[in-house]
Amino acid sequence: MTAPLDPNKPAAGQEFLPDYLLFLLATASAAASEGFHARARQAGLRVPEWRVLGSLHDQDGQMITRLAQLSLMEQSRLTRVVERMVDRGLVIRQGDAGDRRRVRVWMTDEGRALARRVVAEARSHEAGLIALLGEAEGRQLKDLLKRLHHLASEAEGSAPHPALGPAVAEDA
Amino acid sequence: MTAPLDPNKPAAGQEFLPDYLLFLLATASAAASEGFHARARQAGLRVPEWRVLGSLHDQDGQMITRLAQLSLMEQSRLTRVVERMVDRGLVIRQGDAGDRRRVRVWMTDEGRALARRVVAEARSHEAGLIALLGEAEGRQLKDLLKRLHHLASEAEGSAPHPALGPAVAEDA
DNA sequence: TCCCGAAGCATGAATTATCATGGACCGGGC
DNA sequence: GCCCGGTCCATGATAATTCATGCTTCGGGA
Repeated sequence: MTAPLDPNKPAAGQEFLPDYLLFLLATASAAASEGFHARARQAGLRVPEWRVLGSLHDQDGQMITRLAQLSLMEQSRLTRVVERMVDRGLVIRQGDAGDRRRVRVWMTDEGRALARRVVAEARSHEAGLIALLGEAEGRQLKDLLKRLHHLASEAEGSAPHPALGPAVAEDA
Repeated sequence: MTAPLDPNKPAAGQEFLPDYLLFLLATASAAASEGFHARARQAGLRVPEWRVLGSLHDQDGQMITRLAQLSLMEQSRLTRVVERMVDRGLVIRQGDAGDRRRVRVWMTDEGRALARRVVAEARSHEAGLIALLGEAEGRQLKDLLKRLHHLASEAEGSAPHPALGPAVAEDA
């Protein structure tokens, strides 16, 4: 049962999107994240806030700029996200003693507790996805994504994502 | 040369982000896309507009709702993006004769020319990435992303992305 | 034929994000 | 010690985005 010829479609095999890497990355990311983001919202966290907490979970007390890179958003946006999180009592801001231009963000006890809870959910959600995909394929996919990230970043000349690039001494 | 123990970091191996699938997907997607999105902007297209043109390139005359899915944005946003593209003379809107609730979006000659140009750039940019990654790895990555997308979508109960899911008869 | 639920879009109001800019501060050269 | 360029963060104005809702149209059942 062949579909009738559609003059508005390019010749078969000439379709672009269904095998376009950037499209596949974006859609896979969206589809895979959707379920977890819903869970995060139920925990009272919007995506940007979750990302901040996730970053602070790995390393507390980071400066605004770095936190913005880690959380995949711009500095000015992060400033405002942090502001809301301060109001909610999830984090506090504290000037860096050694360099007073810097502002460091620390989790409160409540923030830390929430972070732990949601990170646990994230791990379990991830485990579910990888179970579907297969253990070996999951590993493979992650490694390919890391490689792609590195290759693309250095091709651009832009620095690799701080959580993925080579360790950088933040202080002297 | 081991870094000094940092009390604000979780125990080694307990770090979360650097091996978290959703994070890797988001960062790889961002890093890989960055370069091309810059090119698209030089061609006068913002990301949402590029996505619309890319979708129409594969199939012209789509309805608003489907175009929104294809272009990874919400319907109300797409309506406004299309509006701007109409003003710029890239597309036209046209009510569907058979079902007057529907509005179909068609490229103008100018839009089609631009689409072809930018799709060609996208292909070339993709080729560059895959050259870095390796032909076989590129293929592998794409296949894994497709599988992940499908598995995640059906796990959520949400429909797979229309460009990736099984063909659907749009009209009777 | 008349309803009724649902699909398809558009739109207003409120929230958010972006971009450029400015103020504070640091470190090195002189 | 004093500049100067650069880093770090905040903020104001503008533009984009979302969310809920309303209007129109469709299709099927009573």
